Amino acid sequence: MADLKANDKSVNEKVISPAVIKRLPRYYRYLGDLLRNDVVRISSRELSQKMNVTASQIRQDLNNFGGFGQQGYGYNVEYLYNEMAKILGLNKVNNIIIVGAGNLGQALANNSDFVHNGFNIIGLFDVNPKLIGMIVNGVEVYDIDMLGEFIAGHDVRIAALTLPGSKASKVAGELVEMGVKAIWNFAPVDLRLPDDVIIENVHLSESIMTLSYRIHSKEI
Amino acid sequence: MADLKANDKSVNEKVISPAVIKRLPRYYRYLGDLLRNDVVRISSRELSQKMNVTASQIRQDLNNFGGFGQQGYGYNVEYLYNEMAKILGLNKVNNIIIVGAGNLGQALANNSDFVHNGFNIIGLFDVNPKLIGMIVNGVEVYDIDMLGEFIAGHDVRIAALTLPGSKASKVAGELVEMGVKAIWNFAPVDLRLPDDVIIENVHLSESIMTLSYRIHSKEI
DNA sequence: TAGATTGTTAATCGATTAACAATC
DNA sequence: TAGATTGTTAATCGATTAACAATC
Repeated sequence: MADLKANDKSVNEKVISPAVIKRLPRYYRYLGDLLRNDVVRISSRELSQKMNVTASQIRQDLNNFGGFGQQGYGYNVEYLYNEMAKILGLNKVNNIIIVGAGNLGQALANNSDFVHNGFNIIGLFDVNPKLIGMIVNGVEVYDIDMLGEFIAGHDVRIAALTLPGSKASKVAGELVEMGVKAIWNFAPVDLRLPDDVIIENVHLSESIMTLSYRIHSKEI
Repeated sequence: MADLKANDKSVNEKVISPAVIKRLPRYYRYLGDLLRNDVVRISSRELSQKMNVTASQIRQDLNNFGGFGQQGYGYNVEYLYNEMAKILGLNKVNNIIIVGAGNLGQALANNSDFVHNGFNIIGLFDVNPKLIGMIVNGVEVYDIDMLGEFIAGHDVRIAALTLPGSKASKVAGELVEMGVKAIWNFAPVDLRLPDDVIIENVHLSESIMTLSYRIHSKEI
């Protein structure tokens, strides 16, 4: 009982709550907007008014990662923006492959926001012979049979899954076998993968149903 | 002080927490899967194991809307599925227009999941003359100048916004002027609209950044 | 009836907000 | 220095889980 209990994480690595993590990209977006508008410094109170959150929450959130501000001054926008980029891993190589080159996969490949934030889409994959060989926004569509070879030859840790739900689970398992560390899942299924695999879901059907609920519950 | 404090909502209309609302579509999806697999009844405990949540949470969530189960039996899958559809408003007409007929707009128009859940996409709109007149999955692309006329002539309460962030705020305001009640926003901006307008955001850049954070924070 | 499982209250846990001493 | 604003602790609020009486 004299021992401290064993930790998965190293001693100084604080666990950040999911609620905080989800807010980080929004801070980053607002800081980028401020920077482009040549705003040099901002207080938590000013930022809270722009973002429609409390100043307390902003200070609490940021202080999970360090003291980026200065009493009596506030936060330097450019400095905080760059620190946020580091926290979010945007200063690292972030190559992405897209598995499923249908409409949604192509839409992602064409989305300029990702590239602007340092994400590189380096390959699309599909089973459909009509799509294979196509170039989408400068990126080639490969035969899905080439996945293993491609991943072995490139630094790919993130795969976007934009294929039918019926195929998603099987392909996700294969991707993980091949070395993929994170799945950005657009298929309407819950993937069951090893605990160390990161899964980020974008469930469009669930999103529109939430909207539908809110419309119809108002009218009762 | 003898008076009850005034309520916005009518007396028997319970306010449901956002956390609960966000979980409803997932229950609906699991119930649909069970139904297609001919499962007749299910207990909160069994369902909790499938969904990887607590049985307590399921019972609490459902009891916000009524007592759908029976002691000693559990829940009838078909009945609960149909009740969930009503709660989510899927038994009502849900026409959607898509403003922005680029890759993402077309991907939404081609997504069969929405149609399966009773959402009807009845028009796409764009400024690009090359897209106007095109038919996407049986739906025509109209000139964005036709928006007002189209909305006046159809029962459209939901508009998906799939256009560049620079145009989203202006168009959203116009849509609301024209009578749209809910915006499904895919543009990377926070829309400022009257309080009674429902906004559901799908921020893809924020989603991929959250994933990036989780990959890189593991490695430190 | 006995067993199973709900509906619901109470307890716990986590996240947000408020407050203020520290400090630039 | 005086004023402003952070970083951080304490208080509050809300959401989740546990427990169990009600009941099929």
